Amino acid sequence: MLSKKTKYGLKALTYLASQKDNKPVQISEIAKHENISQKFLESILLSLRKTGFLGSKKGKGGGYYLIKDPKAVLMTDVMRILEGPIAMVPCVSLNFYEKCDDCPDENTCSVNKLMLKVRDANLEVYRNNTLADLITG
Amino acid sequence: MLSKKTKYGLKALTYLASQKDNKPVQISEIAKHENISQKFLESILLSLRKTGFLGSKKGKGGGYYLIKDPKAVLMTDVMRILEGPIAMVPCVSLNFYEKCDDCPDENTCSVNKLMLKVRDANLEVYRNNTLADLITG
DNA sequence: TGTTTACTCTATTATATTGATAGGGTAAAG
DNA sequence: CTTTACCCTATCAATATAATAGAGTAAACA
Repeated sequence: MLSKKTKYGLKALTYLASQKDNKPVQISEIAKHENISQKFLESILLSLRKTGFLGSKKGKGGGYYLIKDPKAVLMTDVMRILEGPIAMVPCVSLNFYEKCDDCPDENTCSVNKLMLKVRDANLEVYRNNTLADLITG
Repeated sequence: MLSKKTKYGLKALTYLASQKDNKPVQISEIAKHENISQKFLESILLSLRKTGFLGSKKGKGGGYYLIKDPKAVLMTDVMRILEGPIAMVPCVSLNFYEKCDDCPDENTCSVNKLMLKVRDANLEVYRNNTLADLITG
């Protein structure tokens, strides 16, 4: 299940990407337009700023704005920040690898075998989609 | 994240599928061999029985056994029983469709757009893998 | 310089789900 | 009729998610 955090984050990014200019947009405007709890959105945008996707400006006329060209924002990166690992089990994760504590041998593990294929399929999608591709119309 | 339930369920199914004959196997044997809490596994196997994947036999010499040929057990079906919907949002789910309460229009929703592609990629994997494909060696 | 605006950060809370455990019940074998 | 092993319900701790509250701080602008 996709978390609300990721859902809201994607919507906010898309909203910013679909602006005509790249002027700062207030949190309140995004929250209202996308039906998101403003306070919750605040923390999401903050984490997107800290990870280099967004810039922010304080004071009057302030808000959040995209740092990069939407075409240069890969879904792999966005998903890893918002949702966490793309893999469904840590033992097939590229960026968050961890051995499963209960599994004696990954090479003979059926779950590992299946989830490796799932990971690759998902990576294929996320690698081939950028923020620009999410904009509709 | 893949739930332990699904993980254990897949391991148990694979264990049964890799038996030489199709004689009943005791829960305790599966649990021990796969490092699974026996009681937890009980409930998982029970749900797999109720959904037509497994048969069971009580009393001495009893246990669980596969109903179908492993080649005929599609991962789509197994995953839906164990893990639930394959889609990450209900609005792109084939078998568990539901409208998102916060989203006014699916056609212009960026999350919908992306998750549709993700769903298709995952379905492709699950449709092309059977229980027989999970057996290693 | 001072007031307003709007982002920043920490803390708290409600809710749901997951994973595990306990214990008694029941059908079947032998 | 006793043993075996599945069947079923209930409970509980731990964790993660989602939302909310409130005080703090930097910048704009008059």
